[in-house]
Amino acid sequence: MYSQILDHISRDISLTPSEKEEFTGILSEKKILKKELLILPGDKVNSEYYVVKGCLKAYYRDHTGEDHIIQFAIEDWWISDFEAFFQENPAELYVEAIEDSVLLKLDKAALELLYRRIPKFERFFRLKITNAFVALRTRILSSLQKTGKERYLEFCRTYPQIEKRVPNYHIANYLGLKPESLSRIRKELT
Amino acid sequence: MYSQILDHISRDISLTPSEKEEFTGILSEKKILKKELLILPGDKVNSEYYVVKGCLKAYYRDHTGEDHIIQFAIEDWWISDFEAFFQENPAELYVEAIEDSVLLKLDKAALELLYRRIPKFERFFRLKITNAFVALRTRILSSLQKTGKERYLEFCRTYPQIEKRVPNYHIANYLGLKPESLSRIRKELT
DNA sequence: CTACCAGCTTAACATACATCAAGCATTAGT
DNA sequence: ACTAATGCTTGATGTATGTTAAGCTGGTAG
Repeated sequence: MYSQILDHISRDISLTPSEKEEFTGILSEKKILKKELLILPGDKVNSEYYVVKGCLKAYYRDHTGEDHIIQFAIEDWWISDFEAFFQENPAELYVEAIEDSVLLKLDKAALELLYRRIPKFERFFRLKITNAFVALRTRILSSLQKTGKERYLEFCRTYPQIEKRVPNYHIANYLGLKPESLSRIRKELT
Repeated sequence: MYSQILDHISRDISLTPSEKEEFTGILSEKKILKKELLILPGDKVNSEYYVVKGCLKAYYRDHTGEDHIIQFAIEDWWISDFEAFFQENPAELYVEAIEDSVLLKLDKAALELLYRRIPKFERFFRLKITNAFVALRTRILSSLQKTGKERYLEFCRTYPQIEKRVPNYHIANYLGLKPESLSRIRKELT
């Protein structure tokens, strides 16, 4: 049941059996169906979620009512409204299942306690956020410097599993394009 | 000499006198003149820098030879090629002084040791990177969803000190615009 | 004082992408 | 099997921004 997430963590830090037990002790399973919302704006975000199985998106709805996908998450990824989670603000994002999904919920308060007891975990999550930070930096460069076509090709290279799995209009949205534009771009590429 | 950075850190974690001493013991002062480079691509990045006084930019030069500013830094900010610093890759960015500047250099190896001895510092830097992460997320949303005018206004609101201090063509570059376009935008606003 | 140069502006034209509107598959529900 | 919904494509037109080229201003070096 927990072997997947323990493997995932063991890629960055090594844990004794009792530390593993202590960690899995603060997790709880959460199932969510396609189109259901895990988080919506205004929520207090006490948890982040590890994806055991499935696919989700986190998106922001702007004042004109348009949605902007910030992040996808598939197996082995973490998802939440991290801004709200870290800074303890009300959520600004929706997090929604694109497929029926199985998640492990990790509670902030329990995580803070875990940091005190086993500082290695602070390290693990610092590494995770650091990687996320680097990925965001890359994405900013792309969005400022590259054309839609270049961004699409980069996306296909970086996240081939996601490109195969989610509808094109989601990818277009993530890339900051309209579906019609992505369609034309894809046409040029064939 | 170190009171500025100690105040800065004390906003997030509280330190005993001996912890302060231990921290300042691993810092070293670095002065850099306008137009000098602190980091350039290919460098091994062993340090991050706290800005005591001055103004710098971190930028990426793409394959076409165009520069893209990732980050400005003024007093009380941290700057480096964080991707290179965290992941121990060769630098991909230039970091250059826009004004004569005084920095405090913090060495990665010493910082790792400090983390072991005083885990509070791991907390401090996790908080810093988290804030940076949130700022990047906001910037991505802006770059994907907003017009140049909106991004410029947002920049002026968020970083008024920087807007006053650096040439417009730097700001245009940061916003992903050409100086001519920013000029048009500014004209419309008057 | 003069000449230069950095920083900013302006104008004419080009281009990538958005918008609007429609149509066409494929899949899923009844 | 029929219908509706979903996802994708296409065409005509509009708009924001890029490109190119030039000129203006204020400060600074000689």
